[in-house]
Amino acid sequence: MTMSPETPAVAERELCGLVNGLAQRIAAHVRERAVPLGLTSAQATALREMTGPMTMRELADRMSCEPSNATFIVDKLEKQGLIERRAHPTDRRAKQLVLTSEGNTLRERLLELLIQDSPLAGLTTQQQRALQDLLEKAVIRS
Amino acid sequence: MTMSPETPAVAERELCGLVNGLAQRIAAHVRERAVPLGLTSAQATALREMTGPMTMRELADRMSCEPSNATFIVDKLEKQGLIERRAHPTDRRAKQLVLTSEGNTLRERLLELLIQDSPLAGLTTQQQRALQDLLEKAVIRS
DNA sequence: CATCAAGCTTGAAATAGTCAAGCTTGAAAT
DNA sequence: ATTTCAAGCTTGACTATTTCAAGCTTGATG
Repeated sequence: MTMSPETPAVAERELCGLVNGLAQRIAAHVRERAVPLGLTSAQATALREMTGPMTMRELADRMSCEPSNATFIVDKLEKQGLIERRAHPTDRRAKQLVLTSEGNTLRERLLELLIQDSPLAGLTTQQQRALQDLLEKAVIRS
Repeated sequence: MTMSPETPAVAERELCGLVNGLAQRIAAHVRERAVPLGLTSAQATALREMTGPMTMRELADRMSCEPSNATFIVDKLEKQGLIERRAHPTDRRAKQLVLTSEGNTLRERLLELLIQDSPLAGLTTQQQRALQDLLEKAVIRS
């Protein structure tokens, strides 16, 4: 690799491929752990992101999906008794999502499973921090 | 939670969310540029990864998807005259995928479009290199 | 040969995603 | 006050994507 100035297009392609690849691995990993718990991959992601009460919009943003998609997913979680839609305390348009106690319990179990053999486990804590830093920069500025 | 040294579970969740978020942005970005060219997001990804002749399996690996999925996508690209399935020179089981000249032309156009306003453009070249490095480490070891 | 694994395809089914349209409510301007 | 516009959520129709199991051909191995 003496001079190979790597055209931007090549770099772009490779980076996209890598990000995509890692995301796929994570999704597969989530899926593997989720299915035994009776969850689809998307449901598990939603559960993972439910760090506390939030609106549909907020959840959709965290999942990087459309609100209509969030509706679809929350519907299922609600049918399973894992989540509740309550009236939002200050905004009557909005719903406030809250995990039921079963939902919370399942979430805890899920999080434990997710840590095990995570695709990110190959990185040291420091590297993970660096990665997080870079990703935040990339995501924020786009 | 006085000193909260960030439990691994929290770090894991945040990193996953970030990777996923960036991947979604990339997919959306690819999609935006692809549709005007008459391609779906998956087709565009396939085209992006077709850096040269390769087998179905190889393409599937690059796209981080199942071979059956690759079949589905290549079918469409083939119908559009962008790609060809040839006999593999040494392995009669395998197909060798080759872009047609139209495919190549379209790929060039696509790559140009993809660079513009890429979600990764917020990072400096150095940062991109660092990110690539970390991602490779993560992907390889998982 | 015989067996087993790899490469690819198929078809069925489930999942996930987009998009446009509609309802309710909030906010802001007039 | 009233109007107007935007935000939050849902719905429905449609499309794309993915999984899975099963099957065929061929390669590699004993």
